[in-house]
Amino acid sequence: MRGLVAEVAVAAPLDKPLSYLVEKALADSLRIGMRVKVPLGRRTAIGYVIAIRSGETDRLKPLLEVLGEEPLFPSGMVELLRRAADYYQYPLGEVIRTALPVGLSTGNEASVLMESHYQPAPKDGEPRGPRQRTLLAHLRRVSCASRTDLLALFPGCHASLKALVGQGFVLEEQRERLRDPFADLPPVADVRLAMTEAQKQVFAEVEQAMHAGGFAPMLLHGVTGSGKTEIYLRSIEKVLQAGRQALVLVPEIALTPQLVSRFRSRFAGDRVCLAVLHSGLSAGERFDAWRSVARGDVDIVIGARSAVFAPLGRLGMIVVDEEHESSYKQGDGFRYHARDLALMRGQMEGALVLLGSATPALTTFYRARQGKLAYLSLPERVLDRPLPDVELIDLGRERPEGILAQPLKQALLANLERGEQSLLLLNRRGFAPYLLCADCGNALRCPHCDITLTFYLSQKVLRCNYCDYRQPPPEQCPTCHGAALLPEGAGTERLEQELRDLLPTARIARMDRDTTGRKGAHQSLVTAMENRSIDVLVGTQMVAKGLDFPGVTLVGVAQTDNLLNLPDFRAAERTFTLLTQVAGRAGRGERPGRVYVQTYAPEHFSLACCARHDYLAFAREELRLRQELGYPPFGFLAHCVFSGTDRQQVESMAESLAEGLADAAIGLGVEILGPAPCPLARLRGKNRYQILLKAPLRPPLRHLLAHLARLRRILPRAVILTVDVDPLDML
DNA sequence: AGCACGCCGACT
DNA sequence: GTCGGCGTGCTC
Repeated sequence: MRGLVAEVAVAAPLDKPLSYLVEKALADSLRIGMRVKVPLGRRTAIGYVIAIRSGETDRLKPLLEVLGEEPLFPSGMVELLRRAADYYQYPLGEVIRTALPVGLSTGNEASVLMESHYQPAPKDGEPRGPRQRTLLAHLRRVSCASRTDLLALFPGCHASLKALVGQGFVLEEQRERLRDPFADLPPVADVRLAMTEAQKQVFAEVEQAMHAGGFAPMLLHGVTGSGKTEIYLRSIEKVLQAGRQALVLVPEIALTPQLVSRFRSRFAGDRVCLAVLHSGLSAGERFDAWRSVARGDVDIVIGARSAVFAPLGRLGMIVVDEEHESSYKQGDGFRYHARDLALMRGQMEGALVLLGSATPALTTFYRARQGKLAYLSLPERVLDRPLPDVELIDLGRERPEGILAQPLKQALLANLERGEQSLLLLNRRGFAPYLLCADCGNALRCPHCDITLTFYLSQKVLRCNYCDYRQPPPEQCPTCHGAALLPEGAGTERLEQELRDLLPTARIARMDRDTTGRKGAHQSLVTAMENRSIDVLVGTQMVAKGLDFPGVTLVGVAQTDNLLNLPDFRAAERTFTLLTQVAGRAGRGERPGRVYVQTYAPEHFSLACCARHDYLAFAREELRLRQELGYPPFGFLAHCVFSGTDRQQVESMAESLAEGLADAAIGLGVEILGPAPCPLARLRGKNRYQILLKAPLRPPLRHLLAHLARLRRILPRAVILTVDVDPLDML
């Protein structure tokens, strides 16, 4: 028998899509991109329709149910999803499940929350009550407000509000409530600054590529404060004029409120609908936003990593802002890199792909140098603002008593006196990274992981930064029962304390995961910095990311060596990037900035190059080292981690698979390194072994990974293997 | 991933 | 004699 057949990628670790019979009743409504329920063995599973064809149906089971009325992604995206699954050696059904908004897996349409909104009615006169008058005056001023907002502004205003509605002064309307942390942001006035010569030139190249049409990958390498955002905005205008759509990827949307505001103020109007996809949305809201994109109601999508799969049907341009950011790489499950998929997608849809960064990933820079990406450069800041002076402080020579050395202390004092703002980076949370026994020298360690426990003074607790294990600080050393347990090393809490001693009159705030946990806490710190109600902001990496505080003229980096000395081939690159980014926070306003970097390795090239603002010199040296070792971009890596409770079992399974790989690798030119214990050999109670595959070319590596997928079947359930293609770190 | 089938140790 | 351990294999 022949009939209609649907190819379904089932959300299960299957290596192939399965075929199902489409019965008459479903034939009309079924389209590619829909979610369906299918029988699988003796249970049912969720899957995604990736093709519909006619063919032999004899041995096929029928598709059970079509979920939802409309496709979740356009059929044009199937190819992208397929290639992504192939590239990362991950089951297609799982890839699609990851690509779609969360909360879909179990089933139902999202619930829509309704909320009352109030508008002043076209009725003259004034109500009697004074509270009603105030309320009405407010509503006339803002023209519309939600019940929640009104209650926040005028506590206990229910009665007055009801009265106003009853008298016909105010109209009440039920609307869908779309909770959106950015809706409340003070709208940034859309200042359309004249472009600098360099900006004009770059923009002209973008326009030219746009006219030429087709896939055009470009790297926009622009120093911090050089006006990359303006290039994005103008390019997107052009794309929209040409009747196509734009996708903007940002590293972490919660950390880039300023960029979102600028897009809002330029585009969000009646003409252009802009959707923001981010983790702050509830499952339902995210689904709603997704659905309106899928229906074609939206022309610009801004979102984090997963937005690379946004179901836009007429994509003309993808912007990847801060393309070097590691948050573009998904850390578990389907470990894709959104920037790389953006390039893949741009190629398939004939779109422009603009990768922007002040510190491009070395792999990206190398591609540009090879001519695979157009290289656009903005070497200077806008408005003739200079890049800050960067001074390296040699800690080996200065030997500070606390965390801060004399030159940085003096600079902080002087900056406070001038009434200018300072930013301090210390890449460690808590008070101290170790609690050390003064007698036996042992540090307290996590019982589940291979690391020391971080001491948090504010909460009087020892905590594992990996598995979140907590315990109160013990009275005595668990090893030798000595009584002197001393906090060793520096974290942001300790730095904050030292600053309060140094600058007793200053308004000091701390920004790290511990102070920004609550919703809106990050934003209120940003606002406080913008209002200049903070003099010194201390924080972890977070303070280096994408923020624009014109009042900051001094940036200090408390230590660099912990980052530089990580056992990772990217340590130098990460150090250079972080320091350059944080240095870029200084002097963005009218007053020039200065930067002090404390280090034990002032001669290290990544620091020396950062101090000279010399990305090219850094890249040259780092590329030379990478080439020697065959690391990216001169080789391609896949990182395989075996983990399980029984250390011996994990080790022996890793060994068997390594042997199997070695047999298959004969003549392929793929190096198999290991198995060896992971640098973090124990994590969350699991023992971990790794194998690193390294190849000068991609195809043999992919071939070997396909073989690994087959070998995987010999693993017992107790040993879990995760494969990371193009790993960013290998801890 | 589930969920079966299947072949070896301690229990009523 | 069975209940159940988790190794192995399949799912249109």
